[in-house]
Amino acid sequence: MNLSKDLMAASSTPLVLGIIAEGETYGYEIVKRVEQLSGGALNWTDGMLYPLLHRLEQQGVLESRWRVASDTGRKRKYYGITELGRKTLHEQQQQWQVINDALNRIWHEMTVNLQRSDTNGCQPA
Amino acid sequence: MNLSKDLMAASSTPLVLGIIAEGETYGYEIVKRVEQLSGGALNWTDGMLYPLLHRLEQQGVLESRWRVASDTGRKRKYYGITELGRKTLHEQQQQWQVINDALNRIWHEMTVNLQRSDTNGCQPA
DNA sequence: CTTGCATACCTTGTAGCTCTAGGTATAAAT
DNA sequence: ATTTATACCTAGAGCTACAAGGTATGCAAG
Repeated sequence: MNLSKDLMAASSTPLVLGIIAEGETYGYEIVKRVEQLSGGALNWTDGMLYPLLHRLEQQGVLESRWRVASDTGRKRKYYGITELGRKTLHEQQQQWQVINDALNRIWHEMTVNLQRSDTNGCQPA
Repeated sequence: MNLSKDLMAASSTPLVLGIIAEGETYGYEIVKRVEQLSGGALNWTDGMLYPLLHRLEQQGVLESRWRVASDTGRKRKYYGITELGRKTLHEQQQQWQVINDALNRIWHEMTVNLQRSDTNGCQPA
């Protein structure tokens, strides 16, 4: 699925923070984790992830360190979440909830109105 | 509540489309409707709404016409949703669903992990 | 009649974002 | 020696939010 740019922007930060909050991980794996979490619907490129990781580190919600992977022997840049990061994530969860509630409310009303006009073509006087 | 800019951008289009899909309305009222729908949490400025309405009209998902209000006698620019608009709204609903599912999944796992480490400080070997 | 207020619309400019399209480098497998 | 998967990075075009400004009208109070 090709997300709108706006939705991409809004969801990328909470998704990344949530994934890293589960435990230290690195860029390449995050891309695949997102694909898995979305059931294949979300296909991130690394070109959009790395600038995001750098920005989040700059903001102090993530911190990184280079480490040699024990399994492959390759160098990777592992990211962990900071205290500020957890606080930020919590705030974003709440914001998401507010929007989601509002959207569900309006979409529910749309459906109700549709059903009314389906089953009752004319309004009572 | 002060939404992040990104979430603002992502939610404004589906909210506006949803509101207008219920029936023709105009800018000033949309701002108040959003406040009502969000239980006061969302406070849009008209300065961000009007450019959005113009953009959506340009894209062909909305159409507008000036009309004199029967109640106040003032001129207002009423917006209605087009067929393309309904299609777009439907797509955005689906996209929103995908993101929401992924976020809930990761957030649920975070909670589960938290509870595990609360009630069971050491992992089984 | 004029002052103030709510209604109702619009634009400019800055700052910040995504995402495409490139790039480098290494380990393992063929 | 070549390919594939892994793993990281950046430049720049194009787009957007939003604050801060502006115009205009109907109505009520004094």
